[in-house]
Amino acid sequence: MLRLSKLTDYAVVVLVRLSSMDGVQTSPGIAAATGIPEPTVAKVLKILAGSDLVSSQRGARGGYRLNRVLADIPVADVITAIDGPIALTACVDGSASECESLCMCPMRGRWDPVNAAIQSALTSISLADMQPSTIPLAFRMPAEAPHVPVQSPLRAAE
Amino acid sequence: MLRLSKLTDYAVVVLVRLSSMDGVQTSPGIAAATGIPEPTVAKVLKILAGSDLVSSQRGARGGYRLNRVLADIPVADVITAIDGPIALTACVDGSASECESLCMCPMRGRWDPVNAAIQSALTSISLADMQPSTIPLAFRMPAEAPHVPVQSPLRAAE
DNA sequence: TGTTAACCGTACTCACTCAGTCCGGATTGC
DNA sequence: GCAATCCGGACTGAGTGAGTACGGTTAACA
Repeated sequence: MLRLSKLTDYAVVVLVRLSSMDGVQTSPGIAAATGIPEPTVAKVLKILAGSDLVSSQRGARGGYRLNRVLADIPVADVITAIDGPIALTACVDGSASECESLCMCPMRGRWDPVNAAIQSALTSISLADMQPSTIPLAFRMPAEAPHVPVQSPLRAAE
Repeated sequence: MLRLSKLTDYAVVVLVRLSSMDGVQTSPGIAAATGIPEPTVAKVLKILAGSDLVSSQRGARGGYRLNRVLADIPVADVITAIDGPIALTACVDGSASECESLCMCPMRGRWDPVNAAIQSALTSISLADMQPSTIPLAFRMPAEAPHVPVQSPLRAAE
C-alpha cells in the first residue's frame, strides 16, 4: 500500500476543522472536536505553522488560525509540510546517499516521471475538494453504523 | 515523504532485467546482474509470480520468465503486486478497523478523489516508460534535485 | 503586577513494519 | 540418483513514526 503518514491524515482533519470556524481555535478545542489526541493535534499544528499553512497566536486566548482558504491549499502542500518532499523513492529526493553505494542501480532517475505524475495529481486537488460538504454523508457517522466505506474507485486495484 | 517500499523498487529493476533477455533467468543470475541480494530477488520474484506478472519454471534449468512485455505492465500493477492495493490511508482500503473506534473521523472517504488521481496517474505509466531509452528530458523533475541521474544506467546491469 | 491560559521545543518510549536471512521441502532435468 | 532450482514459511534486526511528558515562553486579564 502506498503509505501516507497518519499525521498527514490528521493534518487534513485539523485544517478542515480550522476552516469551519472564524477566529482562532485552540489545540484542546480541536482535539475535542475531532477526537484526535491533544498532544498529537498540537504536534500537527506546530508543523503546519512552520509551513505557513496556519499561523499561531501565543498567550491567553491564543490559538491557531488558517492562513488561506481551503480551496487555496492543495493536498500536495499538506503532504509536503508533514512528510517532506513528495518522492516515492529515496533516489529522487536529495537523500540518495544509500544509492551511491550501489552504483549499478539501473533505476536511477527512472521514477521521476512517476513522481511527477503523482505530484501533479496531488497539486490539482485542494482541501476544499475533500470537504464534507462536497460529499455530505460522512461528517456525522453514528457509532452503531456498520462501517461501510464510501465506495472507492480504488477497489479495482485489489 | 510518500513512501514506496524498497521491494517495489527492486521489482521494477528485476522486471526490466527480465525483459532484457529471452528465455528463463534464475534468481541468482538476476541478483548478480542487478546487485540486489539474492534472497531478496527470490522474494520479489515469488511475489511477482503470484500476481501473474512473471511465470516460474521449477527444477534444473528452471527460472523466471516475463509474462507480458514491459509496455503492457503499468507501474500500478507492480505496486499493487508488492505493496497491495494503492491507497494512501487505511480508511480507503479494507483495513479500517482502527478507524471504527474513532467514529467521528470527519475525513471518512475524503481521500477517495486523491487516491483515484494517483491510481490513474500510476496506471498511465508503464514500465516501458521507465526504461532508460524512453524518458523524455522534459519529464525530469526540476525541483530540488542536484542529483542528476546517470545517463543510461541500464547498461551496467547487462 | 501576578495569575492564568495557551503555544513552544525537546526528548523519550513503545509499537509496528519491513528488509533481509535462513532452512527444509518439492520439483525437474540430466 | 544427483544436482539445480523454485517454494513456503518463519525468524530477526533495524528503522521509523505515533504518542507522551515536561519545562519554558508569551500574552491577556483582573
